[in-house]
Amino acid sequence: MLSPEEQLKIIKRGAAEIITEEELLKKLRKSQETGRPLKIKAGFDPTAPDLHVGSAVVLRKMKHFQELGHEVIFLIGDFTGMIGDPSGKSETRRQLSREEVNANAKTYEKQIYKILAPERTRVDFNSRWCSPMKFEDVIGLASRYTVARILERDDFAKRLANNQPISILELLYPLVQGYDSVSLEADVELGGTDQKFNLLVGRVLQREYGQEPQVVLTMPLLEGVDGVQKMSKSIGNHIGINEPPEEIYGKTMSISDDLIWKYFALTTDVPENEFEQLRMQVESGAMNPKLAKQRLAREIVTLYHGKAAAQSAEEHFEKVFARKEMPDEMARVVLKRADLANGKVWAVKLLVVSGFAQSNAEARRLIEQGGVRINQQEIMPDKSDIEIKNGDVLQAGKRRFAQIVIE
RNA sequence: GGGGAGAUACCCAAGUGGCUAAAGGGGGCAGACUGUAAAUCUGUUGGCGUUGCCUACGGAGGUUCGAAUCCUCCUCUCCCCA
Repeated sequence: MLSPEEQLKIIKRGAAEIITEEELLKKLRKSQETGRPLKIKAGFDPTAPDLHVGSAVVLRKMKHFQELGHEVIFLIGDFTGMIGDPSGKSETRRQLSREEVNANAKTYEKQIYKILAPERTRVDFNSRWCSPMKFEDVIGLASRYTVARILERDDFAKRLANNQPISILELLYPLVQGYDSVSLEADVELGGTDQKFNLLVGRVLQREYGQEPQVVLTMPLLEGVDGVQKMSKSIGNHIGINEPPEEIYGKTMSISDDLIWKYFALTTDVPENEFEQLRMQVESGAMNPKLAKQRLAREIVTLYHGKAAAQSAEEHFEKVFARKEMPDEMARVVLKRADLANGKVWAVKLLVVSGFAQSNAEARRLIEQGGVRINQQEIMPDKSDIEIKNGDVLQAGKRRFAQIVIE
Protein backbone atom coordinates (compact mmCIF):
# COMPACT_ATOMS: atom_id res chain seq x y z
CA MET A 1 0.00 0.00 0.00
CA LEU A 2 1.18 3.46 -0.86
CA SER A 3 2.07 5.91 1.85
CA PRO A 4 -0.34 8.81 2.46
CA GLU A 5 2.16 11.17 0.83
CA GLU A 6 2.39 9.03 -2.29
CA GLN A 7 -1.39 8.73 -2.43
CA LEU A 8 -1.72 12.49 -2.20
CA LYS A 9 0.56 12.87 -5.19
CA ILE A 10 -1.67 10.68 -7.33
CA ILE A 11 -4.80 12.41 -6.13
CA LYS A 12 -3.36 15.81 -6.92
CA ARG A 13 -2.71 15.00 -10.55
CA GLY A 14 -4.98 17.17 -12.71
CA ALA A 15 -6.92 18.54 -9.73
CA ALA A 16 -7.90 22.20 -9.81
CA GLU A 17 -8.16 22.71 -6.08
CA ILE A 18 -8.09 20.73 -2.85
CA ILE A 19 -9.71 22.21 0.24
CA THR A 20 -7.69 21.57 2.19
CA GLU A 21 -4.64 19.57 1.34
CA GLU A 22 -3.60 19.25 5.00
CA GLU A 23 -6.98 17.84 5.93
CA LEU A 24 -6.79 15.36 3.10
CA LEU A 25 -3.37 14.21 4.19
CA LYS A 26 -4.64 13.84 7.73
CA LYS A 27 -7.57 11.75 6.55
CA LEU A 28 -5.29 9.59 4.43
CA ARG A 29 -3.01 8.97 7.41
CA LYS A 30 -5.90 8.13 9.67
CA SER A 31 -7.32 5.80 7.05
CA GLN A 32 -4.03 3.96 6.87
CA GLU A 33 -3.76 3.70 10.66
CA THR A 34 -7.28 2.45 11.17
CA GLY A 35 -7.53 0.45 7.98
CA ARG A 36 -10.81 2.16 7.20
CA PRO A 37 -11.02 3.38 3.59
CA LEU A 38 -12.14 6.94 2.93
CA LYS A 39 -15.62 7.55 1.59
CA ILE A 40 -15.36 9.38 -1.68
CA LYS A 41 -18.57 10.96 -2.90
CA ALA A 42 -19.46 12.40 -6.26
CA GLY A 43 -22.97 13.40 -7.25
CA PHE A 44 -24.57 13.07 -10.66
CA ASP A 45 -27.66 14.48 -12.25
CA PRO A 46 -30.23 11.77 -13.01
CA THR A 47 -31.40 13.53 -16.15
CA ALA A 48 -28.37 13.19 -18.40
CA PRO A 49 -27.16 9.62 -18.38
CA ASP A 50 -25.03 10.08 -21.47
CA LEU A 51 -21.53 10.34 -20.13
CA HIS A 52 -18.92 12.16 -22.15
CA VAL A 53 -15.18 12.64 -21.78
CA GLY A 54 -15.93 15.82 -19.81
CA SER A 55 -17.95 14.08 -17.14
CA ALA A 56 -15.38 11.30 -17.27
CA VAL A 57 -12.81 13.70 -15.81
CA VAL A 58 -14.40 13.35 -12.37
CA LEU A 59 -15.03 9.62 -12.85
CA ARG A 60 -11.40 9.10 -13.68
CA LYS A 61 -10.42 10.83 -10.47
CA MET A 62 -12.83 8.53 -8.63
CA LYS A 63 -11.02 5.66 -10.27
CA HIS A 64 -7.73 6.93 -8.86
CA PHE A 65 -9.17 6.83 -5.37
CA GLN A 66 -10.54 3.40 -6.05
CA GLU A 67 -7.14 2.13 -7.08
CA LEU A 68 -5.77 3.49 -3.82
CA GLY A 69 -8.24 1.29 -1.96
CA HIS A 70 -10.85 3.85 -0.98
CA GLU A 71 -14.61 3.53 -1.14
CA VAL A 72 -16.21 5.33 -4.03
CA ILE A 73 -19.87 6.38 -3.93
CA PHE A 74 -21.55 7.22 -7.19
CA LEU A 75 -24.48 9.25 -5.96
CA ILE A 76 -27.45 9.81 -8.22
CA GLY A 77 -29.44 12.88 -7.31
CA ASP A 78 -32.75 11.26 -8.05
CA PHE A 79 -34.67 13.07 -5.32
CA THR A 80 -34.09 16.51 -6.76
CA GLY A 81 -34.65 15.08 -10.21
CA MET A 82 -38.04 13.79 -9.23
CA ILE A 83 -39.08 17.17 -7.88
CA GLY A 84 -37.97 19.01 -10.98
CA ASP A 85 -37.87 22.76 -11.02
CA PRO A 86 -40.98 24.50 -12.29
CA SER A 87 -39.26 27.87 -12.48
CA GLY A 88 -36.33 26.73 -14.58
CA LYS A 89 -36.51 27.30 -18.28
CA SER A 90 -34.06 24.53 -18.96
CA GLU A 91 -35.60 21.17 -19.68
CA THR A 92 -32.78 19.56 -17.74
CA ARG A 93 -34.76 20.39 -14.63
CA ARG A 94 -37.80 18.60 -15.91
CA GLN A 95 -39.58 16.44 -13.40
CA LEU A 96 -38.74 12.77 -13.71
CA SER A 97 -40.78 9.74 -12.76
CA ARG A 98 -39.48 6.92 -10.61
CA GLU A 99 -39.34 4.71 -13.70
CA GLU A 100 -37.33 7.23 -15.67
CA VAL A 101 -34.89 7.65 -12.82
CA ASN A 102 -34.44 3.90 -12.56
CA ALA A 103 -33.91 3.57 -16.28
CA ASN A 104 -31.38 6.41 -16.23
CA ALA A 105 -29.56 4.81 -13.31
CA LYS A 106 -29.23 1.59 -15.28
CA THR A 107 -27.83 3.50 -18.23
CA TYR A 108 -25.36 5.17 -15.89
CA GLU A 109 -24.19 1.86 -14.49
CA LYS A 110 -23.59 0.51 -17.96
CA GLN A 111 -21.39 3.47 -18.73
CA ILE A 112 -19.49 4.13 -15.51
CA TYR A 113 -18.05 0.64 -15.43
CA LYS A 114 -16.12 1.50 -18.54
CA ILE A 115 -14.10 3.55 -16.08
CA LEU A 116 -14.80 2.35 -12.54
CA ALA A 117 -14.37 -1.09 -11.08
CA PRO A 118 -17.90 -2.45 -10.45
CA GLU A 119 -17.01 -4.48 -7.38
CA ARG A 120 -15.54 -1.48 -5.64
CA THR A 121 -18.23 1.04 -6.58
CA ARG A 122 -21.27 1.84 -4.52
CA VAL A 123 -24.19 3.39 -6.36
CA ASP A 124 -26.57 5.28 -4.13
CA PHE A 125 -29.60 7.53 -4.48
CA ASN A 126 -30.26 10.62 -2.42
CA SER A 127 -33.99 9.84 -2.32
CA ARG A 128 -33.00 7.17 0.19
CA TRP A 129 -32.67 9.80 2.93
CA CYS A 130 -34.41 12.78 1.33
CA SER A 131 -37.79 11.13 0.76
CA PRO A 132 -38.36 10.09 4.41
CA MET A 133 -37.51 13.59 5.69
CA LYS A 134 -40.33 15.34 7.46
CA PHE A 135 -41.10 18.99 6.96
CA GLU A 136 -39.58 19.81 10.34
CA ASP A 137 -36.36 18.12 9.22
CA VAL A 138 -36.32 20.34 6.16
CA ILE A 139 -36.94 23.43 8.26
CA GLY A 140 -34.17 22.28 10.58
CA LEU A 141 -31.83 21.96 7.64
CA ALA A 142 -32.87 25.33 6.26
CA SER A 143 -32.20 26.99 9.60
CA ARG A 144 -28.53 26.09 9.41
CA TYR A 145 -27.70 28.29 6.48
CA THR A 146 -28.40 31.91 5.62
CA VAL A 147 -29.64 33.60 2.49
CA ALA A 148 -26.63 35.87 2.44
CA ARG A 149 -24.31 32.88 2.38
CA ILE A 150 -26.31 31.16 -0.34
CA LEU A 151 -26.19 34.31 -2.41
CA GLU A 152 -22.41 34.18 -2.24
CA ARG A 153 -22.64 31.66 -5.02
CA ASP A 154 -21.47 33.29 -8.17
CA ASP A 155 -24.30 32.43 -10.52
CA PHE A 156 -26.93 33.38 -7.94
CA ALA A 157 -25.24 36.72 -7.42
CA LYS A 158 -25.07 37.30 -11.16
CA ARG A 159 -28.67 36.37 -11.77
CA LEU A 160 -29.74 38.58 -8.95
CA ALA A 161 -27.74 41.46 -10.38
CA ASN A 162 -29.18 40.88 -13.84
CA ASN A 163 -32.75 40.76 -12.55
CA GLN A 164 -33.16 37.13 -13.48
CA PRO A 165 -35.44 34.81 -11.55
CA ILE A 166 -34.18 32.44 -8.87
CA SER A 167 -36.64 30.00 -7.35
CA ILE A 168 -36.59 29.07 -3.68
CA LEU A 169 -36.05 25.50 -4.78
CA GLU A 170 -32.84 26.47 -6.52
CA LEU A 171 -31.64 28.09 -3.31
CA LEU A 172 -32.38 24.81 -1.57
CA TYR A 173 -30.38 22.70 -4.00
CA PRO A 174 -26.99 23.38 -2.40
CA LEU A 175 -28.45 22.49 0.98
CA VAL A 176 -29.80 19.20 -0.31
CA GLN A 177 -26.47 18.35 -1.88
CA GLY A 178 -24.69 19.30 1.31
CA TYR A 179 -27.08 17.19 3.35
CA ASP A 180 -26.18 14.24 1.11
CA SER A 181 -22.66 14.53 2.47
CA VAL A 182 -24.00 14.52 6.00
CA SER A 183 -26.06 11.40 5.34
CA LEU A 184 -23.19 9.58 3.72
CA GLU A 185 -20.61 10.90 6.17
CA ALA A 186 -18.43 11.63 3.19
CA ASP A 187 -14.71 12.14 3.67
CA VAL A 188 -14.08 13.63 0.28
CA GLU A 189 -16.41 15.06 -2.32
CA LEU A 190 -15.40 15.40 -5.94
CA GLY A 191 -16.84 17.74 -8.52
CA GLY A 192 -16.10 20.18 -11.27
CA THR A 193 -14.85 23.63 -10.34
CA ASP A 194 -18.38 24.90 -11.01
CA GLN A 195 -19.48 22.75 -8.08
CA LYS A 196 -17.11 24.37 -5.62
CA PHE A 197 -19.78 26.32 -3.81
CA ASN A 198 -22.11 23.37 -3.37
CA LEU A 199 -19.26 21.19 -2.17
CA LEU A 200 -18.27 23.79 0.40
CA VAL A 201 -21.83 23.92 1.73
CA GLY A 202 -21.38 20.24 2.49
CA ARG A 203 -18.45 21.10 4.75
CA VAL A 204 -20.46 23.67 6.68
CA LEU A 205 -23.44 21.36 7.12
CA GLN A 206 -21.31 18.44 8.24
CA ARG A 207 -19.81 20.65 10.91
CA GLU A 208 -23.32 21.79 11.91
CA TYR A 209 -24.36 18.15 12.29
CA GLY A 210 -21.31 17.35 14.36
CA GLN A 211 -19.24 15.62 11.71
CA GLU A 212 -15.72 16.16 10.50
CA PRO A 213 -16.00 18.26 7.32
CA GLN A 214 -15.32 16.59 4.01
CA VAL A 215 -12.37 17.51 1.88
CA VAL A 216 -13.40 19.22 -1.32
CA LEU A 217 -11.58 18.28 -4.48
CA THR A 218 -12.45 20.10 -7.68
CA MET A 219 -11.44 19.13 -11.19
CA PRO A 220 -11.04 21.64 -14.02
CA LEU A 221 -13.93 21.89 -16.42
CA LEU A 222 -13.16 20.54 -19.83
CA GLU A 223 -14.13 22.67 -22.79
CA GLY A 224 -16.16 20.92 -25.45
CA VAL A 225 -15.26 20.56 -29.11
CA ASP A 226 -16.27 24.18 -29.73
CA GLY A 227 -13.31 25.10 -27.58
CA VAL A 228 -15.21 27.70 -25.61
CA GLN A 229 -18.01 26.31 -23.52
CA LYS A 230 -17.86 23.59 -20.92
CA MET A 231 -18.51 20.21 -22.47
CA SER A 232 -22.15 19.34 -22.16
CA LYS A 233 -24.64 17.22 -23.99
CA SER A 234 -27.28 19.93 -24.07
CA ILE A 235 -24.92 22.32 -25.82
CA GLY A 236 -23.97 19.54 -28.20
CA ASN A 237 -20.22 20.04 -27.96
CA HIS A 238 -19.56 16.74 -26.26
CA ILE A 239 -17.63 13.58 -27.06
CA GLY A 240 -19.75 10.76 -25.66
CA ILE A 241 -17.93 7.75 -24.29
CA ASN A 242 -20.58 5.54 -25.87
CA GLU A 243 -20.19 6.97 -29.34
CA PRO A 244 -18.70 4.91 -32.15
CA PRO A 245 -14.90 4.97 -32.43
CA GLU A 246 -14.94 7.03 -35.64
CA GLU A 247 -17.06 9.70 -33.98
CA ILE A 248 -14.86 9.91 -30.90
CA TYR A 249 -11.78 10.07 -33.06
CA GLY A 250 -13.21 12.68 -35.44
CA LYS A 251 -14.61 14.86 -32.70
CA THR A 252 -11.30 14.77 -30.89
CA MET A 253 -9.57 15.88 -34.08
CA SER A 254 -11.97 18.81 -34.23
CA ILE A 255 -10.91 20.31 -30.91
CA SER A 256 -8.92 23.48 -31.06
CA ASP A 257 -5.15 22.95 -31.20
CA ASP A 258 -4.74 24.93 -27.99
CA LEU A 259 -6.81 22.41 -26.09
CA ILE A 260 -4.70 19.35 -26.95
CA TRP A 261 -2.66 19.44 -23.74
CA LYS A 262 -5.55 19.96 -21.40
CA TYR A 263 -7.26 16.98 -23.00
CA PHE A 264 -4.15 14.87 -22.55
CA ALA A 265 -3.99 15.76 -18.88
CA LEU A 266 -7.64 15.26 -18.06
CA THR A 267 -8.93 12.54 -20.34
CA THR A 268 -6.04 10.12 -20.81
CA ASP A 269 -3.54 8.11 -18.81
CA VAL A 270 -0.60 9.41 -20.80
CA PRO A 271 2.10 10.43 -18.31
CA GLU A 272 2.62 14.14 -17.96
CA ASN A 273 6.26 14.16 -19.03
CA GLU A 274 5.32 12.31 -22.18
CA PHE A 275 2.76 14.78 -23.49
CA GLU A 276 4.81 17.71 -22.25
CA GLN A 277 7.53 16.50 -24.57
CA LEU A 278 5.07 16.44 -27.47
CA ARG A 279 4.04 19.92 -26.53
CA MET A 280 7.58 21.22 -26.68
CA GLN A 281 8.07 19.68 -30.09
CA VAL A 282 4.86 21.23 -31.40
CA GLU A 283 5.64 24.63 -29.93
CA SER A 284 9.12 24.64 -31.39
CA GLY A 285 7.65 23.81 -34.78
CA ALA A 286 9.35 20.45 -34.93
CA MET A 287 6.03 18.62 -34.95
CA ASN A 288 2.79 19.15 -36.76
CA PRO A 289 0.05 19.64 -34.15
CA LYS A 290 -2.07 17.26 -36.15
CA LEU A 291 0.21 14.40 -35.10
CA ALA A 292 -0.11 15.25 -31.43
CA LYS A 293 -3.84 15.46 -31.81
CA GLN A 294 -3.92 12.10 -33.53
CA ARG A 295 -2.08 10.57 -30.63
CA LEU A 296 -4.64 12.10 -28.32
CA ALA A 297 -7.54 10.82 -30.39
CA ARG A 298 -6.03 7.33 -30.42
CA GLU A 299 -5.60 7.39 -26.65
CA ILE A 300 -9.19 8.40 -26.02
CA VAL A 301 -10.67 5.86 -28.43
CA THR A 302 -8.46 3.14 -26.94
CA LEU A 303 -9.78 3.93 -23.46
CA TYR A 304 -13.36 3.22 -24.47
CA HIS A 305 -13.12 0.89 -27.46
CA GLY A 306 -9.70 -0.69 -27.37
CA LYS A 307 -6.58 -0.45 -29.48
CA ALA A 308 -7.89 -2.13 -32.62
CA ALA A 309 -10.85 0.24 -32.82
CA ALA A 310 -8.54 3.20 -32.39
CA GLN A 311 -6.40 1.98 -35.24
CA SER A 312 -9.30 1.58 -37.65
CA ALA A 313 -10.84 4.89 -36.57
CA GLU A 314 -7.59 6.56 -37.50
CA GLU A 315 -7.51 4.86 -40.87
CA HIS A 316 -11.09 5.94 -41.48
CA PHE A 317 -10.25 9.51 -40.61
CA GLU A 318 -7.21 9.68 -42.85
CA LYS A 319 -9.10 8.17 -45.71
CA VAL A 320 -12.13 10.42 -45.52
CA PHE A 321 -10.62 13.74 -44.50
CA ALA A 322 -6.99 13.73 -45.51
CA ARG A 323 -7.40 11.84 -48.79
CA LYS A 324 -11.07 12.75 -49.24
CA GLU A 325 -12.03 9.23 -50.19
CA MET A 326 -15.14 7.41 -49.25
CA PRO A 327 -15.27 5.42 -46.01
CA ASP A 328 -15.43 1.62 -46.05
CA GLU A 329 -18.57 1.45 -44.01
CA MET A 330 -21.50 3.78 -43.95
CA ALA A 331 -25.16 4.04 -43.17
CA ARG A 332 -27.71 2.76 -45.68
CA VAL A 333 -30.70 4.47 -47.16
CA VAL A 334 -33.32 2.12 -48.40
CA LEU A 335 -35.48 3.16 -51.33
CA LYS A 336 -38.39 1.28 -52.81
CA ARG A 337 -38.28 0.62 -56.50
CA ALA A 338 -41.65 2.36 -56.68
CA ASP A 339 -40.07 5.59 -55.42
CA LEU A 340 -38.07 5.82 -58.61
CA ALA A 341 -39.28 7.22 -61.88
CA ASN A 342 -37.16 5.98 -64.81
CA GLY A 343 -34.36 5.29 -62.38
CA LYS A 344 -34.47 8.84 -61.10
CA VAL A 345 -35.29 10.43 -57.75
CA TRP A 346 -35.86 13.98 -56.70
CA ALA A 347 -32.56 14.89 -55.05
CA VAL A 348 -34.26 17.03 -52.40
CA LYS A 349 -36.44 14.13 -51.32
CA LEU A 350 -33.48 11.79 -51.23
CA LEU A 351 -31.70 14.04 -48.77
CA VAL A 352 -34.73 14.21 -46.51
CA VAL A 353 -35.32 10.46 -46.63
CA SER A 354 -31.68 9.78 -45.80
CA GLY A 355 -31.91 12.08 -42.80
CA PHE A 356 -29.27 14.50 -44.09
CA ALA A 357 -31.79 17.31 -44.19
CA GLN A 358 -34.70 18.08 -41.88
CA SER A 359 -36.85 19.69 -44.54
CA ASN A 360 -37.04 20.15 -48.29
CA ALA A 361 -35.91 23.73 -47.85
CA GLU A 362 -32.82 22.62 -45.95
CA ALA A 363 -32.09 20.02 -48.62
CA ARG A 364 -32.34 22.67 -51.34
CA ARG A 365 -29.94 24.85 -49.42
CA LEU A 366 -27.45 22.02 -49.13
CA ILE A 367 -27.59 21.41 -52.85
CA GLU A 368 -27.34 25.11 -53.72
CA GLN A 369 -24.27 25.39 -51.54
CA GLY A 370 -22.58 22.61 -53.42
CA GLY A 371 -22.59 20.29 -50.43
CA VAL A 372 -24.21 17.25 -51.99
CA ARG A 373 -22.48 14.54 -54.00
CA ILE A 374 -23.41 11.24 -55.56
CA ASN A 375 -20.36 9.00 -56.01
CA GLN A 376 -18.18 12.06 -55.40
CA GLN A 377 -19.95 13.91 -58.21
CA GLU A 378 -21.51 17.21 -57.14
CA ILE A 379 -25.26 17.56 -57.63
CA MET A 380 -26.15 20.71 -59.51
CA PRO A 381 -29.07 22.78 -58.26
CA ASP A 382 -30.72 23.07 -61.68
CA LYS A 383 -31.01 19.30 -62.06
CA SER A 384 -33.68 18.39 -59.59
CA ASP A 385 -34.08 14.75 -60.62
CA ILE A 386 -31.02 12.60 -60.46
CA GLU A 387 -30.30 9.15 -61.73
CA ILE A 388 -29.33 6.63 -59.09
CA LYS A 389 -28.65 2.95 -58.93
CA ASN A 390 -28.15 0.37 -56.25
CA GLY A 391 -24.93 0.94 -54.30
CA ASP A 392 -24.50 4.61 -55.16
CA VAL A 393 -23.02 6.71 -52.38
CA LEU A 394 -24.76 9.86 -51.26
CA GLN A 395 -22.64 12.43 -49.48
CA ALA A 396 -23.77 15.56 -47.65
CA GLY A 397 -21.06 17.93 -46.57
CA LYS A 398 -17.66 16.55 -45.73
CA ARG A 399 -18.52 13.83 -43.34
CA ARG A 400 -21.95 12.42 -43.87
CA PHE A 401 -22.17 9.40 -46.15
CA ALA A 402 -24.87 6.91 -46.97
CA GLN A 403 -25.08 4.03 -49.35
CA ILE A 404 -28.24 3.77 -51.40
CA VAL A 405 -30.01 0.45 -51.40
CA ILE A 406 -32.88 -0.07 -53.82
CA GLU A 407 -35.25 -2.89 -53.18
C1' G B 1 -51.54 45.08 -1.38
C1' G B 2 -49.96 49.55 -4.67
C1' G B 3 -46.96 51.49 -8.77
C1' G B 4 -43.64 50.66 -12.95
C1' A B 5 -40.87 47.75 -16.78
C1' G B 6 -40.69 43.63 -19.90
C1' A B 7 -41.76 38.70 -23.01
C1' U B 8 -39.22 38.94 -30.63
C1' A B 9 -36.56 33.04 -34.43
C1' C B 10 -31.93 27.62 -31.58
C1' C B 11 -29.67 31.65 -27.94
C1' C B 12 -28.69 37.00 -27.09
C1' A B 13 -30.75 41.27 -29.14
C1' A B 14 -32.80 45.58 -32.69
C1' G B 15 -37.38 47.01 -34.50
C1' U B 16 -42.92 51.17 -31.90
C1' G B 17 -48.70 50.86 -38.22
C1' G B 18 -47.13 49.21 -44.64
C1' C B 19 -40.28 49.22 -47.59
C1' U B 20 -40.31 43.06 -42.02
C1' A B 21 -39.70 35.97 -42.98
C1' A B 22 -38.15 40.42 -39.17
C1' A B 23 -31.23 44.49 -38.37
C1' G B 24 -26.79 42.87 -35.63
C1' G B 25 -24.07 39.10 -32.80
C1' G B 26 -23.51 33.97 -31.17
C1' G B 27 -24.43 28.99 -32.52
C1' G B 28 -25.57 25.56 -36.60
C1' C B 29 -24.87 24.15 -41.72
C1' A B 30 -22.18 24.68 -46.45
C1' G B 31 -18.02 26.39 -49.48
C1' A B 32 -12.83 28.05 -49.97
C1' C B 33 -8.20 27.42 -47.83
C1' U B 34 -5.24 23.82 -44.87
C1' G B 35 -2.00 20.31 -41.35
C1' U B 36 -7.26 17.87 -39.08
C1' A B 37 -14.06 17.99 -38.39
C1' A B 38 -7.79 23.36 -35.75
C1' A B 39 -7.45 28.57 -37.18
C1' U B 40 -9.04 32.14 -40.93
C1' C B 41 -12.31 33.93 -44.83
C1' U B 42 -17.11 33.71 -47.58
C1' G B 43 -22.07 32.26 -48.02
C1' U B 44 -26.39 30.49 -45.70
C1' U B 45 -29.85 29.81 -41.59
C1' G B 46 -39.25 29.08 -40.89
C1' G B 47 -42.19 25.68 -44.14
C1' C B 48 -44.31 24.11 -48.94
C1' G B 49 -42.07 20.15 -55.77
C1' U B 50 -41.21 27.65 -54.25
C1' U B 51 -41.58 33.71 -59.71
C1' G B 52 -46.32 32.31 -55.50
C1' C B 53 -48.59 30.55 -51.02
C1' C B 54 -48.77 29.17 -45.70
C1' U B 55 -47.12 29.80 -40.71
C1' A B 56 -44.40 33.11 -37.11
C1' C B 57 -42.61 38.43 -32.69
C1' G B 58 -45.74 35.16 -24.72
C1' G B 59 -51.61 33.48 -25.12
C1' A B 60 -56.79 34.89 -26.55
C1' G B 61 -59.75 38.56 -28.72
C1' G B 62 -60.35 43.56 -31.06
C1' U B 63 -59.26 48.35 -34.08
C1' U B 64 -57.43 49.03 -39.25
C1' C B 65 -57.42 48.45 -46.34
C1' G B 66 -52.92 46.76 -43.57
C1' A B 67 -50.42 44.96 -36.77
C1' A B 68 -44.25 42.39 -33.94
C1' U B 69 -45.77 47.66 -33.64
C1' C B 70 -52.40 50.49 -31.41
C1' C B 71 -56.58 48.68 -27.71
C1' U B 72 -58.75 44.87 -24.06
C1' C B 73 -58.21 40.60 -21.12
C1' C B 74 -55.00 36.55 -19.57
C1' U B 75 -50.14 33.99 -18.38
C1' C B 76 -45.12 34.56 -16.90
C1' U B 77 -40.66 37.50 -15.31
C1' C B 78 -38.13 41.66 -13.12
C1' C B 79 -37.84 46.41 -10.37
C1' C B 80 -39.61 50.07 -6.70
C1' C B 81 -42.88 51.05 -2.52
C1' A B 82 -45.67 48.60 1.58
